[in-house]
Amino acid sequence: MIGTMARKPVAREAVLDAFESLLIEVGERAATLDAVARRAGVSKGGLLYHFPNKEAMISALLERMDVLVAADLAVMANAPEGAAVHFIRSSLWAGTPLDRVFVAATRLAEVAHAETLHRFAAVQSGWLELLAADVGAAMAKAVLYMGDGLYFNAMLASGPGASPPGMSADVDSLLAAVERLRG
Amino acid sequence: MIGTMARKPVAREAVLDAFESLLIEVGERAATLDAVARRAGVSKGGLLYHFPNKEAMISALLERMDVLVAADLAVMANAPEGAAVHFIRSSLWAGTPLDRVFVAATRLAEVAHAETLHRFAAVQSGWLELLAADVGAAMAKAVLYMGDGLYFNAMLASGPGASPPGMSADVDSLLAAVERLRG
DNA sequence: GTCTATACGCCGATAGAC
DNA sequence: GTCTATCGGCGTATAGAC
Repeated sequence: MIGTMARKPVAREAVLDAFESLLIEVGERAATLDAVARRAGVSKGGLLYHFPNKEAMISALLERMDVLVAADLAVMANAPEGAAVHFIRSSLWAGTPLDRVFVAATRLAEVAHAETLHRFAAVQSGWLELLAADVGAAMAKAVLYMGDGLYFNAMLASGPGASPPGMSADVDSLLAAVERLRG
Repeated sequence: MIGTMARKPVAREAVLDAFESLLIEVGERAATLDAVARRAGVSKGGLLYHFPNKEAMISALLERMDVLVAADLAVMANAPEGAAVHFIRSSLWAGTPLDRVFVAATRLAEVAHAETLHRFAAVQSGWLELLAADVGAAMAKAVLYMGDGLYFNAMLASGPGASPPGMSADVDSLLAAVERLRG
C-alpha cells in the first residue's frame, strides 16, 4: 500500500496544469472544459471523471495555491535578506509554480468568484504579518501594495500570447524604495 | 442644429451605465446583454439598436474611460499637494465616475480583452510621467505600484454584493510612505 | 427608435459503452 | 479509467413588426 495510497493520478495533475495554463494565457472565459480537456490530452468525459464539475476543478487549483503559499511564507519568514526584500523580489513574474497558480487564481478572482476571493484575503494577511515584523506596522502596507501593484501590472501585461514582460528594472526601483521606508 | 448635434441619446448612456454597474457588481461573466438590457430598462433588441454588438458596447465604455482619465491627468498635473499625493488619494475607491469606469474596465482586462489591455498601458504611462516629475524618476514606480496595489485590493474586495471597503486607513499609511520616499 | 420572435452556437453536465 | 453521444440552457445576434 505504501507508495500507492499517496500517489495521485497523473492525469488529474495534467488536467490541473492545463486549466492553470489556459487561465494564464487566454483568460477565464476561454478556459472551458472543452479547452482544458483538449490541452490535457483527454476527452471532456475523461476530465469529468477526475473532477465531477467545474467548481471541483477550481477548488483543486485553490488547494494547490494554498500549499505553495504556505511554503513560500515559511521561506519568507526565514529569509536572510529580510521579509520585505524577499517579498518584492518574489513579486516579479518568474514563472515559478507559485507565480503560475497565483495568476491563474487571480483570473478567477476578477470574475468575482467568491471562494477565490476569500482565499486571497487570507494570503494577503499572511504576507502583511511578516512584512510588519520586518519593516514595522506603519510601512508594511506600503510594501505590500508595492508588491501587489507590480504583480498586478505584470499580470495585465501577460495578456493573450504575451511573453513575460521585462520588469526586472522595476524591482530595483522598488528595492531602493524599501530601503528608504525602512530607514 | 446647435444644441442637438452634440446631444447623445439618453438611452444609450443608460445602457452604458448599466453595463458599467454590472461589471463592477457581478463581474464580466454575468454582465450579459440580457442582464444589461434589463438593468437599463430596455429590451435586448432595443439595446442592440444603440450598440450593434457587444464589442461596440465595450469600445464605448473604454472611450468613456479615456475622457475621464484625461480630465484626471489634467487635475493631477496641477494639484497643489503634488502629483504623488493626489495619485495615492485618488487610488482609494470613492465611487467617482472615474473609479467606476476604471474598475469596470479592469474586469474586462482580466478576461484578457486585448483592446482594453492596450488602453491600460497608455493610462499607466501617463501617470508615471507626472509622478516622475513630482518625486523623481527613481521613486516614481514605487509610488505608481503602491497606488495600483491599493486599487487592486479594493477591486478584489468589491466582489459580489460587497460594499466599498473601508481602506481609508491604508491611504494614510501610503501617504506617510510617500513622504519618506520624497525625502 | 424600440419591441418580439427566433436562429445558432457553445458551454456544462449526464448516460452509458468499452 | 477513459471514451462517445447527447441533452438542456444560455448568450449573441438577426429579422422583421409596430
